[in-house]
Amino acid sequence: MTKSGGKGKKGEYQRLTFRCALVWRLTRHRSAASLPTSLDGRMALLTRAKASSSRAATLLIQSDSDSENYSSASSDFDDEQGGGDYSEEEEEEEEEGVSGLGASEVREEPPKTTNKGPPPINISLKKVCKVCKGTGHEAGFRGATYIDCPKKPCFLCKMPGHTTMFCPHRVAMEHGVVPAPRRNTGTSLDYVFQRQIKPNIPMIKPAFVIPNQLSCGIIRFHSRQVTCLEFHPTKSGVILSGDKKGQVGIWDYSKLHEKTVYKSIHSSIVNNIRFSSSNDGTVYASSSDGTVSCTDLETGEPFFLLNLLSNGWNGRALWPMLYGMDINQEKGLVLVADNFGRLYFLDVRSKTKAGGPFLIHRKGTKILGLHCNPVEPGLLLSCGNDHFARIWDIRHLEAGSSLYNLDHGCVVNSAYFSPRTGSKILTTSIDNRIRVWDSIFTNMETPSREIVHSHDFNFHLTPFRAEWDPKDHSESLAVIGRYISENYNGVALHPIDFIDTTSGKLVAEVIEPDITTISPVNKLHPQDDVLATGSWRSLFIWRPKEDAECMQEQLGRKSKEFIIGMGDKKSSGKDCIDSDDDSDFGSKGKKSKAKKYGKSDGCGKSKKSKGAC
DNA sequence: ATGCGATGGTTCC
DNA sequence: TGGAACCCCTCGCA
Repeated sequence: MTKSGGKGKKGEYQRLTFRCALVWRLTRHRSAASLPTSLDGRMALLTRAKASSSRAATLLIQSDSDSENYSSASSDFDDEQGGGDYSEEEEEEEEEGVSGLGASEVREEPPKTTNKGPPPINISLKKVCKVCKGTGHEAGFRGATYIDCPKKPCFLCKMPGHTTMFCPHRVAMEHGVVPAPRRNTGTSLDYVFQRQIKPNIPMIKPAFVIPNQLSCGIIRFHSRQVTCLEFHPTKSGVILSGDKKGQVGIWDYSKLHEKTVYKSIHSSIVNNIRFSSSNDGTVYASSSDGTVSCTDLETGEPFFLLNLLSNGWNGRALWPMLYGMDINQEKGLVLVADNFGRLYFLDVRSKTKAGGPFLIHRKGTKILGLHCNPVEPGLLLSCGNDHFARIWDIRHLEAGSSLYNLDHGCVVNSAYFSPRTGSKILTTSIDNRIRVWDSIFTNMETPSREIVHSHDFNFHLTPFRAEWDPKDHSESLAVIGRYISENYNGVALHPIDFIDTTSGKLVAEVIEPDITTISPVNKLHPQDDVLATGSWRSLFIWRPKEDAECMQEQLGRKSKEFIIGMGDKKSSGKDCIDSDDDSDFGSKGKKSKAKKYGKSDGCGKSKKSKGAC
């Protein structure tokens, strides 16, 4: 029952709590040789019901085999561990068995009487699965391992017949890829691709460089979840971050303690941050408050290029929010899209609206991502809630004039052209699939590959986005956080996955025993071997092991350093500096949870996970 | 220790 | 088409 409290409705929770309490009391009662003298109200009621006349309220208690484990050696989760073969019949049998065993001891038949008394109170002691509400099994964490509800489709690949634990696509080396039927179209576009584009892609794939060593972090920098990250284009070591509350943070991780938070630029979710190559002293941001800001990094003074709420608030249904944004450097345009399927052009120089709105997605649906092609500035890629990623020629924008419509059958969180040739496309959708199109010059009807990867939508989390590694010349490496947890020596951790999109192979899973939160926001530095991660309200910087060790020597610091920003929480006023002490860091996070996991799993403690046990 | 809240997409009516 | 109910691995604060 470790996780039962968080989600259910209040009434349901109380019911469950009540059941637990009763099970516990009954357990105590049975383990004792005789009836305790101090029974609580409910047990007293039961006793009264046993002995009493017809007037008393009747208590019906149904038990379950599982709650009998104090009297038999049965194991709670053996059935569920077996995967999807858990049938109705088995469950019924189990229940019958239970009533045979348990009812004689705890079930009270209603007294046979003709008097009309109060209606019987029926209390069930059966296990109730919080996922399917069925009885006889439970879903949830057992230690650091999550046990699925056997009656639901696989949480990972969404197919029925097995649980996540036995999913053939379970993220692991050599698993997780579903190659789409390969087409050999042989069109003239294929010829153009082979001739003009492919020579730019090296045939020999270089070894991937994975920044897998946690270098430094800033704990609780933001007051709400981090939603986006962007490296400063010229100042190495500076990263900007946006959060759900509208704050924009600037952090110089090379100096560790230099950080600034601008709190008054936006009043709602910062969805995208971008730099213009013409002026690296200002930064553009799109927000759910309906504005696009251009902010001076030194002063924090914003100028609003677009304000869709300038006419005031007209209710939630008409609230325009700006999501996808990108900058077309060549044309000097900021492209931004809203939650009604419309695209706007903003001129960087004149700082005014230069075009739009153009309806480019289904009316009334959110456009979540925009990306300009790095090679062909006229090409635009958009994606959104209407289940499509679409490719456009921005010179001919009309509804229905898209060059390609890539159907995903579900919400598409992000879509990116490949960073060097712009000829590949990588999309992330909420059906736990990463899709790759190898060439925009060939048949685009079906993706070249679908990679099954856990990144479910959860409204508490920033949507996951798979992003290309901008330094990978072969345009095959992508990074994305993982939603589903894995049991690492007794601690449930959510890795950051590096995936080779040409094979679907998991190249690396980056973890740190102290970071138990999910990391949906990840950004790879365009030049340096640095990975930045936004995990809940904190930021982390990862480097390859050698780099981290080198820095350690040069700066005389320990391998991991953290500072603590407190968001907008009331604090002592000064930031607490917490360098060189990861155990203390652990205590800020979910140390207690890690401890619990470690205990229940026997804790095969790793050399790193001292905080875990 | 534990309840609670923030809150988006989908499905059902 | 619109509104309401529902929802599986959150997270941290009160």
